[in-house]
Amino acid sequence: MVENIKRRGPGRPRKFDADVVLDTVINVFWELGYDAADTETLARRTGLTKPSLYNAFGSKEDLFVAALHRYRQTCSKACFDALKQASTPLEGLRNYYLTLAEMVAGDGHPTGCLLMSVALPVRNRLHKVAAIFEKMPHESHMQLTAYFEEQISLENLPDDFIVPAAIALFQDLAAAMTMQARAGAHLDVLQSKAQRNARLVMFEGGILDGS
Amino acid sequence: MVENIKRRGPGRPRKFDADVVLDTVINVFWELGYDAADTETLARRTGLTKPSLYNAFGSKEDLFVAALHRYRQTCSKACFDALKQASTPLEGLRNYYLTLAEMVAGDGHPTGCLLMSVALPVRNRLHKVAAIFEKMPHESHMQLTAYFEEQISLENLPDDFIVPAAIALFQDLAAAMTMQARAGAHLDVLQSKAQRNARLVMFEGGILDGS
DNA sequence: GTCATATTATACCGAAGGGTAGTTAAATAT
DNA sequence: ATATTTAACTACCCTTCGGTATAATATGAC
Repeated sequence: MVENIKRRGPGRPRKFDADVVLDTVINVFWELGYDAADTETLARRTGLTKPSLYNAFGSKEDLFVAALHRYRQTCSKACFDALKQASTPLEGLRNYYLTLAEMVAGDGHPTGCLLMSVALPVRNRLHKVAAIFEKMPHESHMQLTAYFEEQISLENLPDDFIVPAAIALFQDLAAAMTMQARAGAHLDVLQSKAQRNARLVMFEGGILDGS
Repeated sequence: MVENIKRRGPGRPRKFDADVVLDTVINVFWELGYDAADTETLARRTGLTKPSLYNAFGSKEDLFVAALHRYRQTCSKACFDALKQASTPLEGLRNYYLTLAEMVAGDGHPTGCLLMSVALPVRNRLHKVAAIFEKMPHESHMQLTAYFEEQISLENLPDDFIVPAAIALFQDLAAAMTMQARAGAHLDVLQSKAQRNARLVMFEGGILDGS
């Protein structure tokens, strides 16, 4: 875990902000993949030297794990926030998928999802990455269950809404979007899928019309 | 392209069958990923020496591309055959997804899909791999269009069946299954998704009941 | 100022990995 | 038989890459 607390003890102070560095590191891994993102490129793109990177983060694997954590705190969270900010489930789902579409196929950053397209392929080799994938599905499932159950209690969804089925399809369709973006799908294609996906998740939960 | 024709000209004959070697190569790449599958491991697992591999296939990238082509000719084709052998679209879709489930989460081979989980992550770096991904979606789309239109002409589907929408969802759900398998989903989970996915594709095509 | 501590910069190491030279072996062609 | 062609094996080369030793520099504590 990276120390984000700004210490003010003795010693020469850092010339960089760890989170700013991690944002650049995210982009390098995201663009090149884990193996092709060599430490020299990481150092050059962050503006740091290799020893500075290693002093701050430990190893390439640790640096990658730190980047993954920050990616979840920023990118993944942004999608989930888009879901919760809407006033209805259908609108929320559409907002989620639209935000996801921008995240995986928008301008200003590499395509696809860092977790699905970069971290998952090295999960078998890097134990610390595997550990992230242990906890992640459960956490995601809990959050979504809480969301749907809240919507039921708000009477935005019927009592008999099939939450597990909706969540399963929700995640499947999100995964498909990230992979298609990595395979080269354009933003507008994914944006239209956002509409379709939201409707399908509602259907799978038991809402037969398009409400 | 690998020469499969069994020449009978001068020179010492091969002690191996290129397709048998490729099946092993597929498994090594499938299990370890492109980068972690080093040439020494590939040589050891195939029972060949490195110079033999290089003489037969050219380079690591060429070997990978040859393995991808064979993977499509065998594994991908098996799924598509399962679709076409059924007597109704719903059953065909279910058979496809069940075969896919076995392919990505069954025993006897690594998990996930070689194309989605191994080839796609290196597409940005390996131009010959990128070329495969150029043609693949179009070919797949053509095959599926032909299938659905034949089912319409056989009156197993109504005239107003929305073929493009069904195909899009069909592919999305297949992609999701491959990724979940790579992420560790068990076979039985994917098998139950096969049923659900078949039903959803029919729905998306315009079939409102479960026929 | 001086010491202790932490960061930065240069230059480098050792291992691993893709690929190959050079030689030996096994077939066909004549 | 001999030459020719192609494959196989040993041993090796060279680059790349993750990681680091060493020295210099910048701060806080006293």
